[in-house]
Amino acid sequence: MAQVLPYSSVEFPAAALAAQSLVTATDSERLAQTFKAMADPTRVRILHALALAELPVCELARLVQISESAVSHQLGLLRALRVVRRRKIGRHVLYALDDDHIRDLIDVGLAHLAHS
Amino acid sequence: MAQVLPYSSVEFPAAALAAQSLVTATDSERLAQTFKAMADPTRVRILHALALAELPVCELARLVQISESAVSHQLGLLRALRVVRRRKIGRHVLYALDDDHIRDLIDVGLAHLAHS
DNA sequence: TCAACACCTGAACAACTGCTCATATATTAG
DNA sequence: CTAATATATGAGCAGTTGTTCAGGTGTTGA
Repeated sequence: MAQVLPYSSVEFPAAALAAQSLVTATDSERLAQTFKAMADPTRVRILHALALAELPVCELARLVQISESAVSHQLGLLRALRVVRRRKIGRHVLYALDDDHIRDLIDVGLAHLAHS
Repeated sequence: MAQVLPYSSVEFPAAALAAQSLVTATDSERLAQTFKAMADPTRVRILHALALAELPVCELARLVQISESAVSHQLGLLRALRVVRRRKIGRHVLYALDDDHIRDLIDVGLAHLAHS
């Protein structure tokens, strides 16, 4: 599905090579979706907090300094993306990372922030 | 700037610990911005192509199957984020990755897509 | 010289985002 | 039981995004 049509360029042969190994449409969609989960400061903070500990909505709201409603909406989104999971404990709902990729991406991102 | 106010939770001591090492507001902004560069399928494809070779706008447009104008707009955005750099050769403008973090993040992302 | 090519850019527009507010349910402390 | 707490969710809204379209500049091949 990546490149059904043969691709060639007289001037830029590198383009033909790139065409061979370019990500498929499906993979670019999936990659973009994963990155989108972290493409917002609020979600970065939520996800980073969850990378440190399993936490209920109210604590996340206090940590990230945002309304519980806003946090709940973001968590709903992240849950739809299968990035976080939840379990109910009494009147709390504890959220945790459900995707180790996220933890890795945050780590890589933070590592780079450190020396740049 | 991360947590100016002391933070504590009786019920969830883990939250207090998380507060200690939670990303600062500035870092979460910067992280989100980096991820935002890859939070769109078109940009993923552009960046992945540029991770393989330095390419002009017209070739990128053919590779990702999108209008030259759209590519140019996206490249302008990526350049503003200092993710790509450009150099002019004749009537072509060659773009290349200007941020190794991006290459790494794509690699991590692709690696995870592979086994999931 | 000049038409074709390569690229850029602003306007416009629909689609999407991230928040607040109001309101709902469920659980528990008193 | 009742009030307070914890969470969820839909509507609404301002701001952002990604594209197309129309036009612009600069370069080059014939």
